[in-house]
Formats: sequence, C-alpha cells, structure tokens
Amino acid sequence: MSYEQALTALADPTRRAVFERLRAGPQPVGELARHLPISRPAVSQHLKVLKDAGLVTDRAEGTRRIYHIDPHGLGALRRWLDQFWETALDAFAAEAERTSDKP
Amino acid sequence: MSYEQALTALADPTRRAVFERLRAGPQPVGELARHLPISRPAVSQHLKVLKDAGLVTDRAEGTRRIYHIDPHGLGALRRWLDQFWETALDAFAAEAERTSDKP
DNA sequence: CTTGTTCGTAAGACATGACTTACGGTAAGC
DNA sequence: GCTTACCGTAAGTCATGTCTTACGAACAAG
Repeated sequence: MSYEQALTALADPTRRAVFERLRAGPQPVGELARHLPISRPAVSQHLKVLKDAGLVTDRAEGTRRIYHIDPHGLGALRRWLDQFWETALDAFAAEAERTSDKP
Repeated sequence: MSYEQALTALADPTRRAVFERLRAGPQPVGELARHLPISRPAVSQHLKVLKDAGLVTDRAEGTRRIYHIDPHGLGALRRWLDQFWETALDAFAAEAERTSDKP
C-alpha cells in the first residue's frame, strides 16, 4: 500500500516480469509459471510480495487462484512520483538558470 | 536512464533517503553523509548507482562535487508507470463489471 | 471416499548487494 | 611546495533475499 513497498516489490526483474504478465489480464498461478523460467512456488512467493505491496489481488475460482493487477499500490507509487517530479522540474529550471546567466 | 534501473536504484531504503535528501536542493557528498547513518564512501556508492540510473547528476565545485536530481530517470519511470496505470484502470473497470452484474 | 489438480508454506542452499576500513588522487590555502 | 579537505575506488565482511525441493491443505471429479 505504501510507495516504499511498491518500489521494493518492483525492483526484482523476475517479480517485475510476473507483474507485467498480469497486464495481459487476470491469470492463475500455474499459467504464469508456465511462461516464466522459474518454478511455480517461486511465482507464489513473488505474488505474495506483490500482494502485500498492494500491486495485485487474487480471487478464488475452484482450486485455482486468479491474480490481477490492483490499482492501489500503483496509485501510491504514482502519487509519490508526481510529487517528486514537480520539485525536480523546479530544481532543474533553477539549475538551468544558474548555469546560463550569472548576475 | 531505463525504468528498470530507476526501480532498482530506488528500492534500497538508504539510497532512497539519499535521493530524497537531494529534494531540498543540490548538496555535496559530505553534507549528505553528515545527516545519514552511514559512512561517506557508502554515500558515494549510492550516488554512483543513482547517477547510472539517470536519477542524479553532479557538478564539480572546487574539491567538492555537488549532486542534484536529474529529471531524466524520473521521467522514464513516470512514463512506464503512466502507461501501466492506464491498463490497470481498464482491467479494474472490467473486473468491477464482472463482479457486480453477471448476465 | 479416493484420486488428481492447483496452490501456499517451510526449510535449506546459494547468489546478490550494502557497508566498512584503507588507500590514492585532486584542488584550495598558507 | 606542503598541508589539509573532499571525494572516488578497491577489498573484504556480512546480511538480505531469491530459488529450489518437499510437504500439506482445499476443491473437483470419478
């Protein structure tokens, strides 16, 4: 739910691959594991981290669990980034001012 | 420069603290290290990672190096996130549709 | 009730990376 | 020129996290 967790979760390349695969739509764990170079339990562990970060959610469907993207974590990350982006642009403008003309 | 590097760089809490400290404005390495619970070389190493990710830039000023935020890496991250955010909202809407009314 | 899927968790091996101290290099001040 | 301040890099130690195999639980099918 916090942007820190989202950043930590999305840092790992394999976990990011899991997350990006969910972009194609909701999928069960086995389906995800079939297209990834890791074992199914490893996918489950990654999904747990993504779920704790608020990046994915799951629903039960028989014995299978369907995972899909959760906007919450993504939103938290986006808010933090936007807020940072603004001050960064200001600082960049001030820096450009400083290097070009110096009173 | 790529969003993968930016995510990896911002995942570490200490490195994120270094980055967020630069939000207050350009600062030399020693100044950053003074307010952080790690040694100065550690700060240098973190700055190197941030620099490679396009998140910060440095300029020489005497024997000191002033670091400031670089919008490039932040922009790459933002573009990736926005693009993801869109599809996530669509998927979320479709999911809401699915769970509410079922024909 | 038994069998077969699908999945999550536990335990352990292993790699990755973050931090420290030690060292060298560059610029400023006297 | 000599000393001092500031910084980056190298080497080594140590913790964190990712992967595997093994096991048990929940549900559907027969």
